[in-house]
Amino acid sequence: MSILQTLKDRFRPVLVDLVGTEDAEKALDLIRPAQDARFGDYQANMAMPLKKQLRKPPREIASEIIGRLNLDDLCEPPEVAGPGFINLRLRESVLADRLNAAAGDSRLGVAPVSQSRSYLVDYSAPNVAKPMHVGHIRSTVIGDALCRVLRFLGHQVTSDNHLGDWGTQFGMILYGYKHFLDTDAYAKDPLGELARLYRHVRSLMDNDEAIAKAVLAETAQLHAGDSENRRLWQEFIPVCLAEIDRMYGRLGVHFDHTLGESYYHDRLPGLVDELIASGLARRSEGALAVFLDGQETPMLVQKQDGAFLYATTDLATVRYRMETFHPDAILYVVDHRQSLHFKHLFAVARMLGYNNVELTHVSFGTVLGDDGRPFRTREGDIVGLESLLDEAVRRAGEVVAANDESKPGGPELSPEERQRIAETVGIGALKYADLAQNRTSDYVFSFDKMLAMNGNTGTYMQYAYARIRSIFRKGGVDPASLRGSGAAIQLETPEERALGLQLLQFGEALDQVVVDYRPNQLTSYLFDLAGRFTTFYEKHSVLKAEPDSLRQSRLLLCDLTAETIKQGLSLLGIDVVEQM
RNA sequence: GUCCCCGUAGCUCAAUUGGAUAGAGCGUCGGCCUCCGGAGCCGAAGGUUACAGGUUCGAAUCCUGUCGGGGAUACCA
Repeated sequence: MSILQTLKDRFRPVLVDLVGTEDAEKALDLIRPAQDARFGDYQANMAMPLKKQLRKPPREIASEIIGRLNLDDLCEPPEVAGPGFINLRLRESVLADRLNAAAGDSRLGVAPVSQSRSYLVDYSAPNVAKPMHVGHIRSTVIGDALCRVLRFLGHQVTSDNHLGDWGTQFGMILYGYKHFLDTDAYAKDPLGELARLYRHVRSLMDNDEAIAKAVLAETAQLHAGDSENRRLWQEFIPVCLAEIDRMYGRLGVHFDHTLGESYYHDRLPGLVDELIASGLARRSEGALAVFLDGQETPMLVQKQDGAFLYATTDLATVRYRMETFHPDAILYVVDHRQSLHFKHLFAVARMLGYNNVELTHVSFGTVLGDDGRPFRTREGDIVGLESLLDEAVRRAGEVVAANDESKPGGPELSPEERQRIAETVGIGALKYADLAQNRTSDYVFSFDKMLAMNGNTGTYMQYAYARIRSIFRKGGVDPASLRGSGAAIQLETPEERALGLQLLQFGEALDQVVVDYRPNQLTSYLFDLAGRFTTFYEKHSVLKAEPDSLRQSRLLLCDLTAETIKQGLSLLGIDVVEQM
C-alpha cells in the first residue's frame, strides 16, 4: 500500500468521527505529497475548508485532528503551519523498511489496485489507404502508454485499433486505380503506387467537382457491394495492413483487436432502423439526424444518398463493444478537433441506454512546426511517420557516437551496437517528447530538443539509466545477487532520504497518470527521480563508500533507481539500453 | 454568428485539479574536476500567470467581461 494510502487510512476514522463518512472522503483527498520539502513529506490541507462546518479556526481544527491521530509509528510529531496545514514527516525507519521491501519486489513496491476496472482503449486508428504520418504519433503513443499503465496497476485492458478502412479514401484509391494506375509501379511497390494514386486523386478533387463526385460514387459502390470494388478492396487491404504492422512493430505497439470501420458495415442499417423506430432519429434536410438537447447541430447518421457516416459506425462500435467486452470505461484517444463529435456520440449512446459506462474522449493537441503551424516538411507536405522515425534514429546515432567517443576510457561500442542503441534511443526520444507534454496542449516539434542529453527528454532518462548500470559494471557487482544478499538500505544523508522517498512514490505517480489519463505525470516523476539521483550521486561515493554495509545500501538504492526508471519507461512504451 | 480549447520567465514547457515563496530545460551570469560516465553538479538573475472585475481563509486554476491565438460548427473521418 502506498504511503499516501496508508496516511489516508489513518486519517479516515478521525475525519469520519468529525464530519461524517461522506465529507471525510472529500477531506482525505486533501492529503498530498508536500509541495516543498521544507514542509515535510506529506501535507494534510483539510482543516481550512472544514472551518465553516465545524465553526472553529482552522488551526484549532488541525490541532484537534492531530490530537486524535496516532501516527507515532509512521511519522515524526505532525506540525500545524500557516493557516492550518498539517505537515507530516515520515520516520527514517519507515522509509527504509519500505525501500527494502520494494528492492526485493518485482513490482517495486507498487500494489495492484483493490478494485480492478475493465477498460476498452481505442487509439491510433489510422486511415489505412494512406501512409501513416506525424498526426498518428500522439494517439498511438499516448494510447499505448495508457494501456500499459492501466494494466500494470491491475486493471483489465482491451486495446482496439479502429482502423479507417472503409471511408472516402478508398473511393479515391479505387478511382485512381481505374484511371491512373502505373501497372509496373504497382507490381513492384503496391503500397507506394497506392499512396501516389491517393495523393494524385486528392489534388484533382480539390479543383474538379466531377472527379470529387466520381470518387464518392466509387465509395458508395464499395459500400453497396459492387463486386469489382469489393475485389479491389480485398486486394488493397493486406498491402495496407502489412505497412501499418511494420510501423507498429518498429514502435513496439500491439493491439488486442483491430476491428476497423468495415467490420461494422453490416450492422449499420439495423442500427439506423432502430434509431428511427425509437424516434431518436428523424429526416432533416434530406439526411437522417439525431437532435440533441442544447446542441445547435444534430448528429447525422445517414446522408441524403443513403450512405452512412462515421457517427453511425461509432455508434455501432459502442454497441458492439458493450455487448462483447462489457467495459466499465471506453477511452477514445483522438485529437481535440473531434470533441464535438464525441460529445454527440456520448449523448446518443446514453439515449440508447448505455449509462453504466464511463465514456471519455482523451483528447490531445496538435504537433506544430517552428512556425507555430501544424508540422509539415519544407515543401509543405505532411511528414511521414517512417521518415520521422528514420530521422530520429539517424540523429540519435550522432548523439550516441559523440557520447561514446567522449567516454573517459575511450569508445566502448561497436558500429553494430551503436546502430542498435540509436534505434532504441531515437524512437524512445520521439515517444518521450510526446508523452512529456500535457496532452491537451499543442506543442512545437523539435528533434534537437527531444534528443538533448539535458532536460526532461527520453535521451536524458536513458542516459541516467545507462550511467547507473555502468556503476555496477565498474564495480563488478551483479544487481540480482546484491538483491538476494540480505544487504539493506539505510538512509544516512538528506540526499539519500530524498531519493528514497521519491522511489517510494512511484505508485502514486502512476495513480496520477490514471486520474486524468495524463502520461506526463509519469515523465515528470521520472525526471524528478533522475534529478534526485544525480544530486545524490554527485555528493556521495557509491563504490568507495565505507563500511561495506553503506556501500551495499547505496548500491541497492542505485539498483532500485535503475529498476524504477526502467519500469517507468517501459510503461511509456520505451526501452532502455545498458550502455550508450 | 454560436460553441470548445488556449494565453505562465527571452524561448520550449510544468504546476499533484482551489493550497504555503508559480517550477524545470534551453539561453545568460558565477562557482565546482587527483575521485564511480563533466553532454554533470551547485548557485544567481529572469514573473503584476494577456487585461479588468468578482467568488473565499487562500486563485495561474472557479465565475463575468474585454483583447489576442487555435479548433469545431449538416451529409469527410
